Amino acid sequence: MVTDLAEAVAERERSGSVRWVWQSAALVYPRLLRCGVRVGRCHDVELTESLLLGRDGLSDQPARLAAAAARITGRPARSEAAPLPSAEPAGPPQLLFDESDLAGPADHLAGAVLDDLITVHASQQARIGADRQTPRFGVLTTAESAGGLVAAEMTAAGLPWRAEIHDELLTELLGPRPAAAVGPAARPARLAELATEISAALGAVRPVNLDSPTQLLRALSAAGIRVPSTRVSVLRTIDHPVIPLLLRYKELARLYTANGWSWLDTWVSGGRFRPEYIVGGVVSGRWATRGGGALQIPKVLRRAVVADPGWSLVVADAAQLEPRVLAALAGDRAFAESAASGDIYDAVAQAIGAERAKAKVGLLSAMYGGSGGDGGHSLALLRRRFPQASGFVEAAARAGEEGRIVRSVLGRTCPPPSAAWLSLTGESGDPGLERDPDAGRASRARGRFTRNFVVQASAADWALVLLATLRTSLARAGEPDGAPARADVAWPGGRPVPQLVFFQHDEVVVHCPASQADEVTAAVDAAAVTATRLVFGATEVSFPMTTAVVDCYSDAK
DNA sequence: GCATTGCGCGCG
DNA sequence: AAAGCGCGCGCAATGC
Repeated sequence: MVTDLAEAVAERERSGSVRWVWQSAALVYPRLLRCGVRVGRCHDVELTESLLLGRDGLSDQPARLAAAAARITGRPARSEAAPLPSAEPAGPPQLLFDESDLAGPADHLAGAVLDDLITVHASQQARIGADRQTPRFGVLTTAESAGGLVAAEMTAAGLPWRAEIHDELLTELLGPRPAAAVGPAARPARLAELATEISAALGAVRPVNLDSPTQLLRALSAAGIRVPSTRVSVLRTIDHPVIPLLLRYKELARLYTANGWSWLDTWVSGGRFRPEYIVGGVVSGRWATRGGGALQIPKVLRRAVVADPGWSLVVADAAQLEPRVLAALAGDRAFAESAASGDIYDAVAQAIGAERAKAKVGLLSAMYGGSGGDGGHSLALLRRRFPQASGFVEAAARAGEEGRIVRSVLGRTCPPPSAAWLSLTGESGDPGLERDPDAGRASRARGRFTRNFVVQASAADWALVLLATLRTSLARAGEPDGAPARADVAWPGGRPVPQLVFFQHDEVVVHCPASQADEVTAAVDAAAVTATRLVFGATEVSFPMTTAVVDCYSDAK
């Protein structure tokens, strides 16, 4: 038993290699980070349980520690109604332990949690390796646990965000910030002007509420513009003087409502934007975020993301990740050759004798299940030229249509069909035999989902392993060569650590002392090579990173 | 009055 | 012939 958890953890970290086994990083780690303590490695029981349940077709079961323990012991689940001591400032180490701590004394609650941890951890270790169909599953659980650490660390670090630049941008585009929080004066001047012009151009007698699709549709119709919806892609096809105004209004209104001043007030403080990341929040293993729509930050706002003085942003994204993943997955020699280096769309275009743009659309159609429109012809060419790669996604689509499950390369598993889906499709297992058109639609929709899942989820596997690898190498980054040291980003030794501050599916942003930018860039490239080996083993396919070292996020690419 | 659903759009 | 994948969030409309 210790009295200062954070100090005890820090001491243990200093003493050498340790892997903490804990209920979840989301529960435990933010508190440690607030105390300035980072850990190197962990086994995240709840993230792991979630992966195992999905793999074993039990994703309807809860992944919480107590529930997992109850499944193993057959005893009723310990109540977790009372919030675990994560809310306390610094309680005893009941939420985490490593093997050498097991003999120590513990109080009643700590003992119960500890028992559950021991039980579930042992079970998970056994289960991880027990399924021959998912041989790399251990890589996935390790990376997912590391992802939990990265997520908490990124929230703690925050994305550097200059509120005054954001404010200037809004003022420039929308006019001054409206004084009133509500009422007619609430709308910024530029939006009000546009609304007036639009109503006039439509010849409307009364002002139209442009934020109401129903009203707008009616007003358009009255002006002789008949469209199935008011979405931008539809309006763009219409030739009418009101359309450019309407498109501009939509663009600015979106900025105002989604990322305007109230967003700024709510989500940015102390020069940082701190979203909460949800590891594995998407079925494909992609992350989600809670609050602030962090994964949908509009590109114009990247101007407000600026490195601290003397620091840089290293912005790195995996070029053309998904088609490369397909190439590595499918074992198609010809396709892998096209993805071996350079621009994959160029190479594919050359291989099938089409323009690059057509080849790209065709390839995306193959992965998304679309007809391709213009890419339809390319799609046919792709099938002929790359039969194995096409066959791979087609097989995934067929599995989905027939109600079967598919998995990512590391074994992340898609959800089974819902009861509603099963009853609708009648479990016939043959989409060709459907009578009910809804059944056919549902079947094909699931086919598109599983077709995309194998690629998107495997890409998420790769990105997660990259992130985990990069995190470890950044923690070991060399001396900063006189860069301004900051206590809040130093390991206990006092050396500044480059910080991961953003992760968006196939892109990472590292905030580091400018002198370390080259080192970080090299670490990113090395992490991509390592991720490729860990996820795909030996493959001809390359996964190049496009990296920019910038002061401002908007200067990247 | 509060919760849910649908539309629309930002990101990948 | 028609359909393309995955999200989060804000607003308006609808349901209770």
